[in-house]
Amino acid sequence: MPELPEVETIRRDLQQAVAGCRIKDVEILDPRVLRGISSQDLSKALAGRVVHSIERRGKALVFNISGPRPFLVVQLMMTGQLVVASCPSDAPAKKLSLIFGRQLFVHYNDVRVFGQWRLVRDLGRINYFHVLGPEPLSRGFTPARLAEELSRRHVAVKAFLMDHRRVAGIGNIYASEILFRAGIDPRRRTDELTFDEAAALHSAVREVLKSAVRLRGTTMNDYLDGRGRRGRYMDEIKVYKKDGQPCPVCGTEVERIVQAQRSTFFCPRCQF
DNA sequence: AGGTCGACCTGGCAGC
DNA sequence: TGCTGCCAGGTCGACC
Repeated sequence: MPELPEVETIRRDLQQAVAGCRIKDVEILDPRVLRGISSQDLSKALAGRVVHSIERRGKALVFNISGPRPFLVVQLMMTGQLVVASCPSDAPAKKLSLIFGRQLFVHYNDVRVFGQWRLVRDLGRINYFHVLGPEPLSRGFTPARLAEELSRRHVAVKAFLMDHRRVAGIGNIYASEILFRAGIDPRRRTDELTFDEAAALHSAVREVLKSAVRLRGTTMNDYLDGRGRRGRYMDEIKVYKKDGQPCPVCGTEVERIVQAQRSTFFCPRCQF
């Protein structure tokens, strides 16, 4: 489900709504979302704790809370939603709610139940954070660093972009959109890209993600932001799920191919 | 090392 | 209408 822009949008909404607030209670309807902790233990550990802040790393949200296990880590995976609300919810997909008060709730909905909640003392215990690559909107993500990393790998550039060990936070929608913006064929091998192509890719990564953050993400199906609203980047999508439709630049039909069991969409004329 | 596949789950939709 | 098969925004581990 959500990729970097969607998770970042949710993070900002949560930060605004519950940073500094105390968790009064936790309601767990489906313990399958919990990892490494029981419902009872999670409820006990969270009740009475203050949420200091909410951060994002890749596609994971980290609630910094008071207490001996100060990191509540939530991965939304495909269909997870975190929605701030002023009343209880009986949504069928609801799996868990954080209750901050009579009129402040954070509801977690997840139709496919792939999402994962963890409570840890040390973020280093979570492998995802160990291997996570650079944040593409950070200063450390430079054209030179990307070019270097591309040259060291021998995979299709689409697979590279979606590998969170190489660049954090990019998923299937934005990988296609970024490669369209950069004018690069998704099947090209990373080690055969020129420095100029790497630089174009670097710009495309940042432009697409920044623009998507500004528009509060993309809603294809399930994604809702922290206020329960749809993302507006949907209107900016150029190729994702547009197979058979004309390329917005040249009019050639957008094609769909399968790479690593995932759909890739691209313009065979603009991308080479 | 890179690719492919299955597993984790449920629901929507196209086609018959 | 009802069935079947395919598709879906993520991640991990096994295997060739």
